[in-house]
Amino acid sequence: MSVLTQSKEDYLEAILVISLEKKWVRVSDLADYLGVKMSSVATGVKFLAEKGLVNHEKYGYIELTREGVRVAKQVYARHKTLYKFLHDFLGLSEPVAWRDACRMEHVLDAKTMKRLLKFLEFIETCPEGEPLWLSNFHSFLKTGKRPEPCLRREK
Amino acid sequence: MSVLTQSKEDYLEAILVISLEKKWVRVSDLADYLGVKMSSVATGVKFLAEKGLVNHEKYGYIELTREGVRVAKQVYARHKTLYKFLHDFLGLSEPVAWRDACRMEHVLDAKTMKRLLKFLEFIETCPEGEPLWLSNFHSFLKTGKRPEPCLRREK
DNA sequence: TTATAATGTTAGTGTTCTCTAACATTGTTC
DNA sequence: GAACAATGTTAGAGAACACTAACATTATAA
Repeated sequence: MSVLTQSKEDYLEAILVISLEKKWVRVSDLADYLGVKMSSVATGVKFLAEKGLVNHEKYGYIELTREGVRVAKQVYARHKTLYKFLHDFLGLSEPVAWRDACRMEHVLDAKTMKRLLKFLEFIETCPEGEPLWLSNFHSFLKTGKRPEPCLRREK
Repeated sequence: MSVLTQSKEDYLEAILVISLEKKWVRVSDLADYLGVKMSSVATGVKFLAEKGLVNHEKYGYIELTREGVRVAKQVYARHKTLYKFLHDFLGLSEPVAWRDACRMEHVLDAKTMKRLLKFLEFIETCPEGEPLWLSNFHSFLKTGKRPEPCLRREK
């Protein structure tokens, strides 16, 4: 199994994301989405095609192979998890959260990703909805003050 | 003000960290610490010397300039914050937390770093010590089960 | 003090990735 | 369908970074 560089993972993810709403993905779409020139995309896509991760006929549309879909979905899942953490939990703005998530998604250890998922799960499985401490944290972000005394473990 | 690449920031931080316990920093120390060859260090240090961030005479010791110290401390501070989040909060092992922190420290937006700091502050300023929800989270990581019902905001 | 080991430097190579510039194909419009 | 615009490709350059190999200096030990 080939280990992809950050750039190549970005290409795959971008193809997946674009294809979620456009059905046809072209070199220009990728260039726009990723903020690079078409020539860069052409080179990158050529590489991915050689690796069997995308299908691409000259001057035609770009399509993920079955294996390409698999990899792209992994990357995208990491991206979404990180985005959720940065945006929903830390309250960062959408563009900052999205960009930082994109940068983190390629470098974090699998263990770290799992822990972040666990944390989000911990928050979301609160039986009574949003936990009090989380409300307090978001309030703390806004006002700089703790709204109420926090509880601690009984000893 | 010159914007440094990730690699260059790593060199600066490493010089700072090593000098915290060795007083004299040499090319071989940096190579060991960073896991690269001495020739790579030589090239990097030369660059940093040209930028006025380190002093380095041929075959001699390496020293941060005043400006170099300033930058290195910034990087190191980010690293420690991220480490604290990954290790102390998420409970990741020391090596994984340290490495991921190193990778994150170069790519995160300043806003994201600030938020993470705020979050750690939120935890640490709990007047009664470790908050209950945090104990619960760490217990959740170990057992996979929520120890107690979580509280939510009164409506 | 001289041989050897350890350390450091320089030159040149390869990889990854982007870019510009020139050229090729496809689509659109009159 | 010819002219032009839009899109896509290829070639070549440059930045950043690490590496190997060869050479230079410094330290250590016989």
